[in-house]
Parts: sequence; C-alpha cells; structure tokens
Amino acid sequence: MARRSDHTKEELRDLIVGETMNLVDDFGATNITARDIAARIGYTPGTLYTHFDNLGAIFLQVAVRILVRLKAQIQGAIDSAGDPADRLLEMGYAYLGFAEAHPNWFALLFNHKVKQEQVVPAHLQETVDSLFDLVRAELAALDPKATAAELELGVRALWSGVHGICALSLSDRVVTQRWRADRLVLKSLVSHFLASWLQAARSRKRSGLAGGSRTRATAGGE
Amino acid sequence: MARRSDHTKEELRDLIVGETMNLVDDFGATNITARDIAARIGYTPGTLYTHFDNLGAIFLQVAVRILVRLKAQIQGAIDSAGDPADRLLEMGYAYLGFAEAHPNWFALLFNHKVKQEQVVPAHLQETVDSLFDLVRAELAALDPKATAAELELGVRALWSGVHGICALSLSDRVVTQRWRADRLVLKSLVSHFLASWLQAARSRKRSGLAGGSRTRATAGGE
DNA sequence: ATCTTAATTGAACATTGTTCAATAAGGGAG
DNA sequence: CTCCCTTATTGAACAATGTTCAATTAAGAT
Repeated sequence: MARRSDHTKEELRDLIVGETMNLVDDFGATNITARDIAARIGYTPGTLYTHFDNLGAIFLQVAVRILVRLKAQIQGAIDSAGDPADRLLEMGYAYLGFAEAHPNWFALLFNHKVKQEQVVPAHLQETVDSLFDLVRAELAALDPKATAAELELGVRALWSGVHGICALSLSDRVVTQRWRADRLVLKSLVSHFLASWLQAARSRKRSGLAGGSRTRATAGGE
Repeated sequence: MARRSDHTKEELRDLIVGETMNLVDDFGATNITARDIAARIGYTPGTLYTHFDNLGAIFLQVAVRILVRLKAQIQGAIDSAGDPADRLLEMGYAYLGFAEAHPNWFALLFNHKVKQEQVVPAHLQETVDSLFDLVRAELAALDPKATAAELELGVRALWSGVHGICALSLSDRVVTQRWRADRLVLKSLVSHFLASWLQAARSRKRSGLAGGSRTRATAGGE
C-alpha cells in the first residue's frame, strides 16, 4: 500500500497531472487508461477518484499545463526578433513547432471532446485570451489606427489561419494533409494576409476613411 | 433472427454505413457503440463483424460518404456565382457552413484518430485531391502565370486558413473559439490573402520575374 | 427432402471507467 | 505509550465497451 505520507494532497494531484501529461505526450489522451496512470504513479486506480471527479477532470488539468507551455513557446518567439510582422511570423512558427513536436498535446487541446458537465478551468480561457493579446499587440503596432473591432478580426483571422495549418499537420486522422513545406505555407498565408491588411490600413489613413480600392479581391470587412 | 434474405451483402453494408452516418451526425463518433449500430439496423453486434473488420472500418466508410457530401456542398458554391475570387470565398463559406451544420461529421474527418493498421480507402484521398483541384482551378484563373508550385502553395494556404476557422468553431473542446462572426473572419482572411497574392502576381508579371517590393510584410515564398 | 454453404446469433472474453465497503495509516488525546 | 478518530488507499466489484466464435438457422443447389 502506498503510504499516505508519501505525498500531500497537493503533491499527489500534481503527480497525477504531471505523469498523465507525460503519458498523453507519448500515447495520446485516447489511448490512456485510469490503470495506466495509477501504475505510473504507484497507486491503484481508485486513488485517482479521491483526488479528481473522473479522468476528464485530470485531462483538463493537463490541458491547462499544456497551454501554459504553448504560451511560453510563443512568448519565446516574440522576444527573439525584429519588427512586428517578423514577430507574428515567428509566433506562427512557434505554434507550428509546438504542434509538430507534441501532436498529442495539441490534439488534447483542440480535438479532445469534453463532456458537457465538465467545468473547464477558468485559468484556461484566461491563458487563451492572453495568447490572443500577444497577437493583438503586434497587429496594433503594425496599424496603430486600427479600431478594436478591426484588430479583433485580424487576430482571429491570423490565429485561425495558422491553427488550420497545424491542425491539418496532425497525422493518423482520416483526412491528413501533412506536407513537406508547412512552414512555407504558413509564411505565405501570414505574410500575404499582413501585406494586404497593412495596405488597407494605409489607404484608410490616406483617404480619411472607408478607403480600399485597387481590385475586386482587395477588401477586408465590409 | 433477422432474415438473411432481408438484405444482400451489399445492401447490408450500405445499411450499416448509412445508419452509422446518421448516428455520428446526432451523437458524434466517440459516443457510438457497436450495440447502438446493431440496434439501429435490427441486427446483433456480431453481424457487424461479418461485414467489417471492426468499428474503425465502418467509420472510415462513413468518412468517405461525408467527404463526398462536403464536396457536393463546395461544388454547389462554385456554380452559384461570380468571378474566381468570389467563388473562392463562397467555397470557404460552404466549408464553414458544413462544419457548422454537421460538427460531428467534420470532427470524424479531421479529429477522429484512426489506428495505424486501418487502411484508409483510396477513394478518400482521391476526393480530397479533387477538392484541392477545385481551389487550384480558381487560383489559376486568378493568376494564369502562376507556376504549379506557387499554385500549390496558394491552395494549401487558403485551404488551411479556412479549415482553421472551421476547426476552432467546433464546440465542446478544451479550447474553443466560436465567435459570432466566423464568416467575417473567413472573409477577411481569404480576401486579404487573395489581394496580396494577386498583387504579387501582377508585379511579377510586370517586372519579368522575382518582383515583389512595396513593404517588409509583402512577400510570399522566398 | 437432403445437403451444403454461410449469415446470424448470443454467449462469452478482456478491458474500460467508476464506485464503495473494508482496510490501514497517521495524528491527537489521554 | 495506547487508544481512537479521521481519512487516504485499496481491491473487489459493477456495468458497458469492442470483439470473437461455436452453435444455430436460413437459403439455394442437388
């Protein structure tokens, strides 16, 4: 019998979440059983349920940690270099790099279904929001005159675009589109988007308001 | 006992796949059991295994049908209207509309993990390729001088971008980013990308080769 | 009718998440 | 030091899961 004094309540919770995180990284959330986790921490399955309501709750805590790591990765990309446009691109690369290095973590965040009754930790949404803020800051630097709504639209568009590349890079799905050149696609998507977005901002500034001419395919958010 | 003559071998396979497709639509692939499917078609679970190797094989056949429907939806969007840029936008809307109308189908295609040993039907990848061709054709119409590699890059970028918006619109995931204005985001992403992509093409044409000037954030695929 | 072939069944299997009475460990009071 | 109370931990149990397979039964050929 594992001694009660081996770990405090909090230590044990940490241990469970930490080891589950490792297992998810190696095998994917869908392939992990309660007995796997229990074996890994040297306890019996029942113990898990004195510390968590169910497996889903554990996965949710794992997701929080994963998201923090993802944020750290992206933060690192920002510090690394250059003007806002370069930083946005680097953030995209960091996001993709994370998805490639830890596809099972990525899948837990974005593919794993959570049951209705599960309460998603508040900290999680806060972290997501703070990630969006990082992108927003760069966009705002690129176009200081942009309204909040315009920035929001830009952030979502960029984020979704990059996310799509990462999502399709996951293997072992029914439809998979890993390519030799995901990074090139990412660069094409991000830099073209930014180019037109910036140009729209410039012409908006130049002509007072409601600018945007050039071609049929120009527009942004009418 | 269900009569053997109730259905031919092929009819029964069709029935299984069809009813599973309905179940997936309603409850999601992860919530469906072999007994559910069996009950739905009026047979016992064992019967499923005389016609398919395992549940995964059934889901794969369902995926094929789903993909065909998705293609039909996107085809419809093309016929509907306008110049290539409009059509690309409409294709994006159709993709998003499909994901919103049938999130569980969408998730089966892109989120559902398939076991290594499962053989993905050839017809499936062909359908994916033909979908890409639809996008490629419009891009080629926009930029007749584009090389095959440039087109490929554009197709992947556009597709991934739109896909990302759809993927993040799925609810009941750990991280979800459904927004009131997914369509606006899509329009922003697609039209800004196309605008800059087109402009790059124009300047390439004008200056012979290796063009692209304007701003630091302009470029495409260096 | 009888035989042959094979589709269908239903009972079984191991494995899953989860529950809970029984157990045993730790800390505090006497 | 001893007893007792609290509670963490166990381990056996549960229903439900995907899957297998011998037994059954139906359909068509002889």
